[in-house]
Amino acid sequence: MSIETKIQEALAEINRGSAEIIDDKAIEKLVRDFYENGNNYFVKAGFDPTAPDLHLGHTVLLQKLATFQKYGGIVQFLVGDFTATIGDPTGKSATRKVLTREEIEQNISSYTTQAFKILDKSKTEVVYNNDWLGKLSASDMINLTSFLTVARMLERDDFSKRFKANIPISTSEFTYPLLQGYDSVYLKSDIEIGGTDQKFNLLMGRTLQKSYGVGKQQAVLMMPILEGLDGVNKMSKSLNNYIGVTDAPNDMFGKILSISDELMWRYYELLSDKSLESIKGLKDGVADKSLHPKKIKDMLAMEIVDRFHGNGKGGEARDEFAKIFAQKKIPTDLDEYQLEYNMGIIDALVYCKLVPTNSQARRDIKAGAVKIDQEKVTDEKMRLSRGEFVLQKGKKNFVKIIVK
RNA sequence: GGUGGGUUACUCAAGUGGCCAACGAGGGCGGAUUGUAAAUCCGCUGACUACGUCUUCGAAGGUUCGAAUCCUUCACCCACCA
Repeated sequence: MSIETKIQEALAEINRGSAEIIDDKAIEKLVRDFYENGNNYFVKAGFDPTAPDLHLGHTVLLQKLATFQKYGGIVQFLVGDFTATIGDPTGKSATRKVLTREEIEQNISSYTTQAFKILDKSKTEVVYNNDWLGKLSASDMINLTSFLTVARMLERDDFSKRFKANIPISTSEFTYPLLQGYDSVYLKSDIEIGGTDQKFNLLMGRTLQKSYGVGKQQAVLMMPILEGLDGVNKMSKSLNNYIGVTDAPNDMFGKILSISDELMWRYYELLSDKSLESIKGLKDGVADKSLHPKKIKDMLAMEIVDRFHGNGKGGEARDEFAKIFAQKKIPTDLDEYQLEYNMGIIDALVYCKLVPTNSQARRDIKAGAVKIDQEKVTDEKMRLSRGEFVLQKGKKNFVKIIVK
């Protein structure tokens, strides 16, 4: 294969799934330089160490970084610890808790362990922006702010919308894009990638690199925001519509299967390793009814479970799933709880964490959602007899109880 | 700093002295149906020692037999003016 073909292939892979690329010529140049002269380049991406758990939304970005690593990119895995220690003032989350140094350390280590399931560790530099931002003096800060006008700041969609809608904008929020841009100055990044919602901040890196005379301006690649399980909001932990990379295989499988058919294609595009052509083939198959959508969703779920839990785990999860839902059997691995003989059913439900409160337990019993060994419980005053049972709430929640 | 408006449950949003644990919508949970999809239909959605009791309507006091509703102070937010 000629170098030219390789370069074109690399560029196609880099481009895949991206929402927008600014200065694709620059990217081409970097990749070309890698293939022709073996020179590497820096790809920066920022991560917020406040939430220690990665979900699939984060992996969209990580996968893109991994792609760059294949084609000569050295990843600058930027940990935004400076921001985390002073707290993010964004709009309504103004009271967000400020993390201690230890908490941040802990989050970061759990974060990077997860990230290295996707990233090549040997081509990744983990950097902390507190190392340089923490040293900026007041005059450095003022110098930094002098490069941008308020009018420019208000160009940011988020800001202008809030400004028009009379939603408060704290002055300190203006400094965030500046600091993020300054990171690119300090790191001399060649490319920065982020979500589309980050566009303004990503571009700030270009602007400031020019202002500070870095000698280059980073290219910017934006990935679309992955929708969560509801298909509407972005995937996030706080909305509880996420699939965590550490979710158990069965949970992961189940969650993916519960997404809508429409969203499934989105996930294929952004998360699957399948080529674009084969995805198109699947789509056509569903359109002409030669393929059942459920089947396609199974495949996606298996692929993702395999990625995070190891080959073969996806298939196991599928079989387990079929057992539970198609054949209405009980799952194999259940949490076990030891209970006292004669305990009331309501207490048992709360104790096993199937419901948060007694009131909720009563409601669920009334609604016919509670079952013991597949047998519907109708009397909320019922007491447990001795033995081993499977206690169930709704379709998805099972525990094993051992009554002594 | 001045003037005016606002703060109700997960969110939006009714309620201006008793009929208020608080209308409605969204969300969530559960049931039927299904492919744990979509769509549709139905029920539930403060807590508890549960035909009763307790705690909620920004916070603290007060008036009243009785307050989310009236009064006082405080906090926060918004608009206009400076």
